[in-house]
Amino acid sequence: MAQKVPAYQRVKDALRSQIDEGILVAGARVASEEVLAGEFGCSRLTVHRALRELADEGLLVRRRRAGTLVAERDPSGVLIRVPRMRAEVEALGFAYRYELVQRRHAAPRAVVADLLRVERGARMLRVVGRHWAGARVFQHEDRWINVALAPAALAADFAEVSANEWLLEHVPYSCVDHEITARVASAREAEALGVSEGAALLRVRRLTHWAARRVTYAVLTHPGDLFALRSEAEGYSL
Amino acid sequence: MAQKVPAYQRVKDALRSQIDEGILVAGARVASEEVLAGEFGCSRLTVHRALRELADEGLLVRRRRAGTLVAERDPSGVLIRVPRMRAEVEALGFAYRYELVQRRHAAPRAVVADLLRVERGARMLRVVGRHWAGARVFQHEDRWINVALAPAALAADFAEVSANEWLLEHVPYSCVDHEITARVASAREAEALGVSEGAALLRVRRLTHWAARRVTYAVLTHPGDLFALRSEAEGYSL
DNA sequence: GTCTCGGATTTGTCTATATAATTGGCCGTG
DNA sequence: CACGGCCAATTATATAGACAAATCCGAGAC
Repeated sequence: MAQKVPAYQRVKDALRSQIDEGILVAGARVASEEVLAGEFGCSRLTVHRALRELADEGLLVRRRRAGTLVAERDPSGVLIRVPRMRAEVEALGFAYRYELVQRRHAAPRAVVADLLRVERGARMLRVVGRHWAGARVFQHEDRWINVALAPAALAADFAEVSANEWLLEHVPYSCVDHEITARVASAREAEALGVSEGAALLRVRRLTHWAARRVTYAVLTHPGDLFALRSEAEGYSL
Repeated sequence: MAQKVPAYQRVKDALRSQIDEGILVAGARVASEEVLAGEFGCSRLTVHRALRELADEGLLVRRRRAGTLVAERDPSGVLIRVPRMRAEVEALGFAYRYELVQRRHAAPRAVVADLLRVERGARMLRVVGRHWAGARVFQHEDRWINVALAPAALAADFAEVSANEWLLEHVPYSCVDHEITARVASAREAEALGVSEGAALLRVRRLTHWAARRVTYAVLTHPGDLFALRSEAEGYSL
């Protein structure tokens, strides 16, 4: 049974496919809202919504009086998805297991203290754990938690639930910064991840904020042969 | 001078900050559009727009009759930005330079032919180039172009403009898949990138579509000590 | 030519109103 | 209790009309 499609969606689809098919090329001018409303037999506001949403998606650029233009292909980048461990491991068909390696209340190194915006020497909570995919370590998680912002963490033992999951449940956050790099396993890292020294590692550094407050900083390390980050979404131009 | 803020934006800001501050927690019910319209002294459509946009951003979940709830922190992932080379290199303060290494019209290996959905043995265009940041190779780009979909590429020499940039200009696309992995440099890779054998490499595989058509497949390789992928956007939960 | 000003065009926001679609929950029946 | 049907709450979409804000462009001044 044919699903009813909203009018604004029909307008969006029509314009999007014209852009996709090259009928409307980058830089071309789109007809004004008023004209489109006539063509599609709907009100100006309906067309306005369609155009606004396409502009929000980055396909169009709109300026008063100048009209609506098809956006240039944006050179700034593409969006990639960073998965969560449990789901990722299970999607690959392995058994997921979390293992706590260390839980310590101590003062972090100066560089970490600065990242978390706490005084050097202040004691924070460090939680180190390993995420297993079957018989192999899938991710090594080394995390500092700012106990000033998450005092409840001192009462959690992190034996069953990873720090990552615990924080998701218990601490508000609004912003996460990531940095992804590749590196070669040192002897200690090789030991921790169960790979040979000199193997490739994919490392993600993650700093989680809540407004201006730095909640937690984590270094997440994966064996390079086991893990890949993938994009999933379609057609982002950002 | 105080900028005039639209009413729908004030509603969005108010709700967003209530969520950020924990006044509205995940799962909590937000007042109905009608009630909020009364509280904010605006029309229901204005509130509707605010709530709809917040729902599009993933902060709220809306269901008819059930009302509007604050979304659970979504465990599915985070968005990362993959930069473009020239801008990235220049942002780091290095001189950017592109160098063509190879340009060949030939049949790709079977695995690449399959990726591009062309017959095995069909001739495609292979363009290999290097992106330099000052005196170091920043990215090695090894690309196959589906000439059936981009015949104009056969006329381009790619000596000055990288295949990446040429394609952005000349070929429509609508969707890009990425896969990011870490690996250790083989002797040939070390040579190509000017790093020592065994160094860490960050490798991005990129497949670009246009509807069902596979336009181009590229393997982009970076020295792991020189390059990092970063997130920029704020507060995505996707 | 160049500069300034103002009108016209186009998008941005808002109100008021109406109708459709979805669905949680109540009620009644078996 | 289980199940189905109906009601009402709530969101989703749409229209018409109005005014605001930005800015392109041309007319006129100099």
